[in-house]
Parts: sequence; C-alpha cells; structure tokens
Amino acid sequence: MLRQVTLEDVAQSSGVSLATASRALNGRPGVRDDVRLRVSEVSDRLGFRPNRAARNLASGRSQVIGLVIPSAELRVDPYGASMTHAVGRAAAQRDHALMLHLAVDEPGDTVHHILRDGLIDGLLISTVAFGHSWVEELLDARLPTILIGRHPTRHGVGGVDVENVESSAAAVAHLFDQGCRRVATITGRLERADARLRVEGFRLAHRRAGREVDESLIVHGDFSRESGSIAAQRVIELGADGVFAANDEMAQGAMWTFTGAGLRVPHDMAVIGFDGTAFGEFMNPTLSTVSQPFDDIARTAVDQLLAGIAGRAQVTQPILLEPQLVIGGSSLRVPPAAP
Amino acid sequence: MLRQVTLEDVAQSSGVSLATASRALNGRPGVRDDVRLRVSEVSDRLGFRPNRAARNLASGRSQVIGLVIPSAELRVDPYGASMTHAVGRAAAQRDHALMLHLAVDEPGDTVHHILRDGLIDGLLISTVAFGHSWVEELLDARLPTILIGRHPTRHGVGGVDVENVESSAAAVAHLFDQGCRRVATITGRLERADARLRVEGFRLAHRRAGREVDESLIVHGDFSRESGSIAAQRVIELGADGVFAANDEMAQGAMWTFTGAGLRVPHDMAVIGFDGTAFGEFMNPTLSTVSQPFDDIARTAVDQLLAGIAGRAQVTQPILLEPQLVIGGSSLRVPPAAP
DNA sequence: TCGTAGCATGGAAGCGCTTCCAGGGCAACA
DNA sequence: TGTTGCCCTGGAAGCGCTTCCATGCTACGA
Repeated sequence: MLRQVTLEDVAQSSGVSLATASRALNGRPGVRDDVRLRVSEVSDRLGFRPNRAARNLASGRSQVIGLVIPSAELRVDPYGASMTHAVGRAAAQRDHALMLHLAVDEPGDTVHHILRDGLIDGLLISTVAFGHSWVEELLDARLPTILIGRHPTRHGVGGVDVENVESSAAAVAHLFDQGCRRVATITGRLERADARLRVEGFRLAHRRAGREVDESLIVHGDFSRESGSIAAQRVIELGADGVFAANDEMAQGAMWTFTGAGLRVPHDMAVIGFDGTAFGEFMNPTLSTVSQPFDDIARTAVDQLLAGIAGRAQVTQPILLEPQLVIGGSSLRVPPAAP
Repeated sequence: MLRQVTLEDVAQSSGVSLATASRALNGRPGVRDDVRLRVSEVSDRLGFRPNRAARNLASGRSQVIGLVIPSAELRVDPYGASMTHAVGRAAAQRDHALMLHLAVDEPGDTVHHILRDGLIDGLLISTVAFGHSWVEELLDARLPTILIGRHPTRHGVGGVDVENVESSAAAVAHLFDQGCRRVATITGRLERADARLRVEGFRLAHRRAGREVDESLIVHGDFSRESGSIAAQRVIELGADGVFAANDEMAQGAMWTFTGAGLRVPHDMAVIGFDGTAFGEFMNPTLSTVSQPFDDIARTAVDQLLAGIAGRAQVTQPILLEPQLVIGGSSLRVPPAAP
C-alpha cells in the first residue's frame, strides 16, 4: 500500500492542528488564506492521500456510488456496457468512484450485498434491471436512488430517461421520407416502459402522416438480436419495405435475416434501430439509429444522485433527454440534395 | 440508509462484550460454541450489518477489489464486458465487492484515483489495458495485483491467462480437418502478447501438418471488427479458403465481408474466431471459436489476488487455463459421422 | 479606554469496528 | 490442596478522519 502519510503528518509539518488541516484541505470556511495555502502545499509535498475509510467512517460519506446492472445484460447487450462506461466517467468527473453491482438473480443476496456494506452513498439502477424482484426491495431501502430509464410502475422515484415517443416517431417519419410505403416495427419486451413508448412513437408517426396503423406490422421481439432476426422473417412475410427496431441489437439481427433472404438494405428494406451503441458504425451498410446521449444521461443521473445524497431537492419526475437521429446507410435511399 | 444496528447492540443483547461479539461473528478462535451461536442468532434477529468503513479502518481490509479496464474497450469489445461480468460474479462468491476503474487515458489521474482511495485491497488489471502508460505506474505501486492476460514485458507479476498457442493450433488444425487447403490468419495488435501467441499457434499447426507457412497469409488486424472486415478483403485476394481470426470481433467483421463478396461460409471460406463471447451464438451461421473459460479465469484471478492480499504465497508465473474449441456452422463442412 | 462581536484555531469526542493484552476461571497435574 | 497452564472473556487502545465546542485573538464602535 502506498499509504503512510496521514493528516496528522500534514498538520504537524504545517504547524497547525488536525482540525485546521482538515478544514483547509476540504475547503471548509474559517481558515485564513495563507494557512490554507501552506497546508495544501505541505500536503502536496508529502504526497498526502486521505484514507477514504476513515473519512467515510467519520463523515458518513464514502464518495462511492453504486451502479446496479444485471450481469447478463452487461455481457450480451452493448447498451449495458455503454451505460456503464458513461456512468463510470461521469462519476469520476464528480470525484466519485463507481462500485459495480452485478445483479444476479438471487434476490436476497444481491440486496443484502448492496446495502450491507454501507459503502456506497447512493445507487443508480439501470432500466434493464426493472422487472427483477429485488429492484423493489432496493427501492424500499432508504438509500438515495436514481433510475436510469423509467420504471413501469414506480413513480416518485427520481430518474433520467431518454425521450422515447417523439424520437421514435422521428425515426419512423424518416422511413416515410425515404419512400417506405409499409413500415413495420419490432418491439422490445413490453413489460418495459421504453419498449411501450417506442411503439407509441410508431403509432404517432402514422397518425401525423395520415396513415392507418396496420396492427399486424407491430411484431414482438424481446430486445435480443435473436428475436430481431426471427421477427424480421415475419416482417418480410408481411410485405413491409421498412422497419423500425426498438434497439440496435434487434435491428442487427433483422438485417442479418434480410440480407440472408436476398433483400437489399436499404432499397428493398430500410432499417433503423434505437440506442446508438457503437456497433452500428461497423455494420455494412452502417445502421441508422436513434442515438442515446449516454454521456448526458449518465452525467445527469450522477448529478441528480449527488443532489439527493447531499439532501438537496430532487426531482421526482424523470428528466427526459433528447436522443439524436443518426442516419446511416441502412435507411438512406434518397441521397441528400447537393448544396 | 438501513444502518442502525451496531455491533454494540448485538453485544449487549447477547450479554457479551464487543470483543467477543466481534470474534464470534468473524469466526475467530477463542469463543465457546454456545456463545458463538447465541451471538450469531442475536445478530440475525437484529439484522446486524457490519459497517464496512469501520471494519476497513480498523482492520485495514475493505473486502473490495478493483478491476481496471479501459472504458473504451468495455464499450466496444464484448470481451471486456464478459470479463467484467465474470470477475464481478467471482468476487461476489468470495464475499468481495467489485470496484470498477475505468481507465481513462489521463495517466496521473487514473492511478491517483485508484490508489488514493485506499479503498481496495487489491487490483486486477485486464490484458486489454496493457500498453497504457499508467499500467506501469500501477505495477510499481505496492498494491497486490494480478494480471488477467499476460503482460508483454513485466514478468514476476502474478497473472492468469488462457493457453493461447496450443488452442490456436487446434483451431487451425480443425480448419485443416475440414478440408481447407489454404488457411489465413487475421492477427490482433501484435504489441499484445496474446496476439503474438495466437500467430505462433497458427505456425505450429502448419508445422505439425507438415505444411509450409505462407507468410503472406498472416494478415494484420487490431482486434476490432472493422479491421477484421478490411483484412478479410485481403484474405479473399490471397485465395484462402479458411481463416483463423485472433478474436471473435474480427471474425465477425470478416464474415461480413465474405458474405458481402458472395462467398458462402463455410463452404467457400471456413471461419473460426477466438474468445467465445456470446455474440457468435447469434450469428448465422454460428461462429466457430476458441472459447475462453471466462468464469474459470475470473475465479482463479480473484483467488490468486485474495491469496496475495492475505500475504500468502503467490505464483509469479502466469497460470494458464485451457480454452475450449467450440465448433459452429462457420467452419463445419464435414457433418459429424453418425454414431 | 473598554466591551463585544466575529473570525481563526485547537482540543477532543466520536464514527464502528478489530485486536492486543491482561485477567479470571477451570481442569489437570503434582 | 496448591500450582501450572490453557481457554475464554472483557477492557481498552487505537485505525484516520470530521466536526462540535470552547477559547483566544483581533478589530471595531461607543
């Protein structure tokens, strides 16, 4: 361990008391500027590193936040990885460390671990975890919590989410713009709020365009690539010429099926996904998608959580952030007009 | 917070001292069995949850281990996600929490964060991080550390790795068995030891089969899907009819290119990858691969690390684990003989 | 000149746990 | 019965930090 210099060393070398040294280094008021400067110089010179455990014990704060994410999701869905990445960075920027809680499906155990350690100041729970029973237990615990994504039933818990309806509608409208006459959608697991809202956007786009929604064009998937691939078969049978998938994974699975069936993307079948995970960029053609602002979401969520931890007012309505329509080759039939 | 019951409460309710209660609950010797039982019952009844910060401060142990993984990798490469998942589970099984350190490319900062907090007992560093300068700094810090994957230059640091040479050779031999006459390989970044070892396996298989290695068939990639896709073009030009990619990502990128070029996989071009990340299963045809034993690797690494933390002897040679050849449709030309 | 407010500072009490050390009780032995 | 030694137990000292509270000092107005 690199730990040897304590606050006491700093205090002695600076010729001040422990209390003053602590105040000086933590930016608390009531320390003369020259003293503060001196202490901070000595601290740097000695290479002082406060011991988090001690600070935690004394102050009741650990400067660590937890992220709950089902481990299976982390492994197979790039959404989880992207979000973890973004949250990690956002936390680091706020000088907080990130503790990862891979929610395994052993209810008592997980919650037990998370709460027991008393090591985290607050918790972020990812949308993909909703539906698991232990989420309820966590929400009942008196620990500052922010949801990433919307919980289907719990209201009044602070959260951050992406705007789903309008952005989905924009994606579908884009397919209309590209000349699609019959657009299908592949949904996610409808227990999840985001999946439902994206279907709503699909309907909205039709209404706005004055088109009838053919209910049979709403094909059910479960967010997995495999389900997208299977659903795509049905989309072909239905004679659609464009499809909006509720996430990129399913879009990719669908494209696979389309290509395998000899359809040309985008000419025979235009495809657009949702999420904007990095994978779409490496596809051929590149995948059009509704790109989530992962960094914004993570930063907002972390800030909200820190506010809650500090006891400051916390919104209870989910904060909605705007995703961005990213057009790739999978949906672009009409070349953009030359300037 | 759910924290209210302290060890003192437990001690009082059990009619023993703090010291005895602590010993009883921690399984330390020198406590009569009936006392130990009583204390543990009271503890359960009261719902006692030890405060980790206090324990950490008093004992110098936090029961938290860190995992360093470049955040970019976590986002784009399923290997990182798979490993994170496996390590998280392994740590949980050993009653340790996992702190995620997303190594950003700001050297001082990252190291600073990791060491400063004094919150972790030890560190696992993922192979994908090698090559970053701060890895050196970390290795110089006196913190128990285990490498996952082999470091190209540092020896004497404990580590766990997959056996690369023989398993790669087996993969290439499998392609020979399937009737491939001209097998290429797409390499990873050769700064990384695993990339080099996999090439070595490629050569070994040729030697064993009594075949000459055509050096031009060693095509360079960088582990990314994109590079695999580009390299595949070259593989086609070289007239190969089989290819061993150093990871699944590149294999996938390559298959994309092959399919796009009208080649049938596996008949015109047999493909096998390395890693066994979950993605291959959803591919069509499913991807043959050398599957890493993620769970074994993680468990071994965690155990090694805990041994090091406890001051017990630690191996300094990397422990090698055997991967498993998983044959999918991307390389299987000859149907297995009927029983 | 004195009184007082206000700021800077230091002393000291914890935060909840582990662990060293001393002591008491008991069994086994002389 | 006295002694030795072992086992179990409790007291108490920290681990390194934050923070309450008291104190001393300066500067200002009366």
